[in-house]
Amino acid sequence: MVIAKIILPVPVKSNFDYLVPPALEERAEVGMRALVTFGRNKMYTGVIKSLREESEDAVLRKLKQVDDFPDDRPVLRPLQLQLFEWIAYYYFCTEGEVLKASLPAGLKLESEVTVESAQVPGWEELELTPPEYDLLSILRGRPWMTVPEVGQIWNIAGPLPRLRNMEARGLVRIVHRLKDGYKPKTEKYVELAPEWQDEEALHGAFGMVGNAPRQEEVLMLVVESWFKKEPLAKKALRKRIDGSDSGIKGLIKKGILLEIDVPVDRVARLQYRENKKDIELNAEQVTALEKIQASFVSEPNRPVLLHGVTGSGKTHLYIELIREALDRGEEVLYLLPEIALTQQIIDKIKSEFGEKVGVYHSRFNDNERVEIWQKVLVGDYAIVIGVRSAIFLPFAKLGLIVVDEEHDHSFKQNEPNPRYNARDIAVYCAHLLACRVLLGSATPSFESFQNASLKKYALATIHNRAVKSELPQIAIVDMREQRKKRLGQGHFSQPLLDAVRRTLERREQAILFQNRRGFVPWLTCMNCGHVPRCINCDISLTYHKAKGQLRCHYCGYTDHEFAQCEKCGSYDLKQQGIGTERIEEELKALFPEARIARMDLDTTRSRNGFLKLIRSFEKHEIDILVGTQMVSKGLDFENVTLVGVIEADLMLNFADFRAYERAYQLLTQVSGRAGRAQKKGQVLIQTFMPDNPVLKLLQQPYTHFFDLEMPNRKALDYPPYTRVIRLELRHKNQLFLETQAEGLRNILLPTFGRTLLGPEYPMVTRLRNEYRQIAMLKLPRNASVGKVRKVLAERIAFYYKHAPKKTLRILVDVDPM
DNA sequence: AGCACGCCGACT
DNA sequence: GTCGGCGTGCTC
Repeated sequence: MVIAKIILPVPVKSNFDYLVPPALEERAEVGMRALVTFGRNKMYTGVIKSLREESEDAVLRKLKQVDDFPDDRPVLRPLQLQLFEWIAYYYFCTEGEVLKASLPAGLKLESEVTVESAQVPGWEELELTPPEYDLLSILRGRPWMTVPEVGQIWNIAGPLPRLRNMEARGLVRIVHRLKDGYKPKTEKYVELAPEWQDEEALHGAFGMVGNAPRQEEVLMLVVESWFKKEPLAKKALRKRIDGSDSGIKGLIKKGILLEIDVPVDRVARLQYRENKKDIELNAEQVTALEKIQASFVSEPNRPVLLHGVTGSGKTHLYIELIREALDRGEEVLYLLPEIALTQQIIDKIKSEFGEKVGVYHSRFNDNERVEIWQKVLVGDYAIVIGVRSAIFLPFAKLGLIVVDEEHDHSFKQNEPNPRYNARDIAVYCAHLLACRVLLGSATPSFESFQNASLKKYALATIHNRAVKSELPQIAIVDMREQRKKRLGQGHFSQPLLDAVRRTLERREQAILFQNRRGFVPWLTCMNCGHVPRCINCDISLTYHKAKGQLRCHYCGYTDHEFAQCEKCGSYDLKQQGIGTERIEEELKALFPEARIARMDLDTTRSRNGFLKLIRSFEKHEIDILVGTQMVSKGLDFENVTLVGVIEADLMLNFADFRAYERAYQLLTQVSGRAGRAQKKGQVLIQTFMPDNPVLKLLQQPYTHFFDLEMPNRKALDYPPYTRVIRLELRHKNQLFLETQAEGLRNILLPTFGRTLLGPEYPMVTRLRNEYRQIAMLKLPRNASVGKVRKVLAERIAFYYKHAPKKTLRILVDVDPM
């Protein structure tokens, strides 16, 4: 008998064996999806990890059977399964969790438990509890409902036992139904029925039309397209007659026409734009390109870091390298931080490579993602531009991975497992898939730059901007002085006000950056000092004026705004801090004639919200764009000559060892938006701490900042000198959490000693009604991952074995960001 | 994850 | 007394 080892998309530690029924044996293949029941009756889509023969009866008896293979080919390639294994191992999670993160939902069919009425005649007369009566009444009006839905009507958490009771009495049936998965979108076409497809027969057809001029008209058009062998969409046909269906319907009724459903590509085919001009690389770019090429030739598996200042034309080099890969017949993956934010780069690559380009992105609906997955599988795309999850796509002959803005935090997945970093997986792919990996950034992560310094990566550098524009002039505005001299208005210093005014006068555009959304981050009652807080989290509620709401930015809890203090009833509520909404409002009052728009999470929720803003900014329908870090990435507009940073201190005061690195990256990034063409750019940074080293070094080469900050990392044993594993402990009972955290510390201490930090409370001690503490292991860079992993897993298991309860949640995050 | 089984408190 | 809550362990 053939046994399949199957990875299931659930967080269980091991994989499970299933029997492949003889009828399906022929089709079984590694990497194929398999529909199986797991647990009581629930169906899942797993993936075959391996196949083997087994004849031992004792083993076979224990196994369930595979229900079906829904596809006729694998959805994952063998090397990907190997990659999964490594990811699960490195990031401390299960292969099932990796599978879950990688497959688009449409490929993960699951069953759900539903109930339907058993249609017992005269059930109304039987002895029923009121809830049972209610349920059966509702089921008169609809064929079935899901168990959670029943739970809602009955207002209880687990209705299944009661439903089983009802089933036993013959009142209902419990049925497992597969949820709807991916459905290809179809369009209706009409064609001549086969028996009419010859000239003789057609005469007869026209005869049958009789005196129905509509039908005759339709038939003429259909015949015309049959002659030309062109498919005819029903929609197009309708348009060419009078827009009505009647003629078409009549012919279908008579059996002369057939209506058929034809799948259409949901992923719109990209038009090949003929505006590509041959890019002239300048001398510095050529040198960098040649260095990359040489490294790829001599050591193909060694990643290359391309460090080029903002506006240095890194994209042009990527395009060259992509072209070379395509010429070799290889596929290319281009990873971007957050696709919506870099539409311009997508446009550039699409205009270069046309319809060979696919875009894989979290804002796409799932059907579209399934379609891209399937196209990659059959090799329809030569290039895919995508966000972090695109690293899982099933490429056959991946030759090059470009990780653009490699320092960006959105490559790291933080919340559900696997907590992976797509950039680091890409680097691993260099070895596993023997593909070339290029990391690019204007402000490389310390990890990558260190790797380049240690020659683990090759390094190519571009020091100057590509176009003749200089890097923008950066000026630091001392807000202490502004306050003292009573200069400026609201949160705007005098220099920033003047600069905005001049920009408007010159009909140029400005970007103002404030890394906080909402109106104000908190309110304080000036009578009793009360601050409205989230009921689920230990954090103040942000006031959103436009929506009239107080909102928690951690859990999404909202409350209506109020004029009076909830505690003491005072009307004297002070608005504290600055959010983008407030900047927008002040700006509108100061420059009533200017066209001002805001770009943050709140204004770009909708699928196209972001794009619309960008397009209208591009067309200069907006003079000033106020935004969060969304405005810092990828925007490339010639007419932007002013960038203002409202409150730089926010980033500098962040309690994190990476705060300076992040602030430097963000400020460099946002400054880079100014003066990208011939016009000279200006950057104004408002701060109360003008002597901060980060601000002082912004104008200087990146290496100066790197050299200044690295000793601090070394002194405190932080990355890149160490590798961090973060343990987050969560429990809803604070006291229990504290005692268990102490207990866990004592268990870890003998093994990890001084490398262990904490556990201790982070800034936000309670999140979604759970208290949490964080511990960190700062391991030597050269420590064996395998060994650490093994020991840590063993220590955690030891903790659970002796813990009074097993309810403490321990979340492991490797290389947190 | 999702489910069943078993042990406890607070109610018709 | 039972209902349903939570904690624990198992799923090929």
